[in-house]
Amino acid sequence: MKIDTNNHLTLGAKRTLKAFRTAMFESLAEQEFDKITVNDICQKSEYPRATFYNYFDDKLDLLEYLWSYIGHDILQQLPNVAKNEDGLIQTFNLLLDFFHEHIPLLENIKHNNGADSHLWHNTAHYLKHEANKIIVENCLPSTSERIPTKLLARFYSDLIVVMLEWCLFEQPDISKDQADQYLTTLLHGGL
Amino acid sequence: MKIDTNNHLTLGAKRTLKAFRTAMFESLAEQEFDKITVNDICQKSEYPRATFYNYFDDKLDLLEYLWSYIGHDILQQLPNVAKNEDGLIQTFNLLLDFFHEHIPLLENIKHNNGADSHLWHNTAHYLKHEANKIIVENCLPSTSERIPTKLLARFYSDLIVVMLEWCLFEQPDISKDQADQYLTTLLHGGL
DNA sequence: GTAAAAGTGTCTAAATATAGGCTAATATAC
DNA sequence: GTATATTAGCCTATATTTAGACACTTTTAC
Repeated sequence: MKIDTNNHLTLGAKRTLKAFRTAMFESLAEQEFDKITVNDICQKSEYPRATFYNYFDDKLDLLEYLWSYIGHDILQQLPNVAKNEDGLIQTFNLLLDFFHEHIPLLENIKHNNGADSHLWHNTAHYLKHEANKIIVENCLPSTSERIPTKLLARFYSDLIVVMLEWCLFEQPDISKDQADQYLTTLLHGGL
Repeated sequence: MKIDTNNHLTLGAKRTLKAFRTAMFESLAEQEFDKITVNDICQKSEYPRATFYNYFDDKLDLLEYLWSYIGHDILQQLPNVAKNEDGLIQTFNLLLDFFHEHIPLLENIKHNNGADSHLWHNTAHYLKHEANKIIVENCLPSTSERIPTKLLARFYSDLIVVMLEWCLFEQPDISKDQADQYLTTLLHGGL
């Protein structure tokens, strides 16, 4: 990423980023990541290559930005009242819903080695990172004597991704209630 | 219109024009033209006002560009083989189909005085102009001893708009065949 | 009727996008 | 294998967009 999206962005920069995001997202539902070229992205987004390279180092850079953006965007929907265990379950549900709302994307990931693919590792990594931020902000006790809260947050965000992989790739016909129950059980030590 | 769309347009200019066209087109299906503001268009298209005024004098200017563009775009679909009377009927059908594919727009026009509204006059004027160009290029004998071909083209494009108004506003439940038959009859002097 | 709010159209320096050319690296074809 | 085409990054002068301010008009509210 050649710019800092935390700085103020002009309307034009926002439009440009949106166009590239959308183009990559749509492409991911159509063909595997390795087959997608920068030219494809530029054609779809109607921007010249020079503009692409004004913002991104390469298509992987765009992909990572996309997942960060999507993760942030999804988890922003988390209601402020969601605290502790409830917050974790809702975070997990938001992510699971997202993939169920984008079946072509999910099918494409599955079609390319699923949970073992580079694409999924990348996806999971950035979603986990965003989930971690949300958990730190919303779902943790401010202090704990038994364990560092940062470690707890890592444990939680990892757990969410484990459950996500399970529900998407291993047991795709699982019900929401069953999934939430598994998650709750694991949160309590898996007994 | 502050630029000449016949000149070469950069990718960026094409994107900008497309965004403003789309914003106006969508707005026309949502509210009456008089209520649409330049600010609305800019918000929808995600462009600042300054950019709007780089291209257009005002919202009417954009509206006129929109209809010219749409007219041209629709009538481009006319197959090359469409000549003479056949070409006229197909031109008419393309325009009629367009409105039937955009019911919310049509309803909005009807809701605001229909064929008597400024909006429709404007629409009809620019569509007629594009139809006229198509007719001159495709549907006329190259010369005629009985009448100037330009006059004939005017007569034809007027007739198409008359039929369009009839089918959209006066007899909206008319069948396509019946409409085409009326048009043919009028072409032969209305006997 | 008058005050506040919203809209219009213009302007400018700074930010950003653009065409297209360049080299090098990879595919694809035969 | 070698030729051909496609892609990746990078670069630069030029063109376009941008924020925000300005003066003015119109709409809305009460």
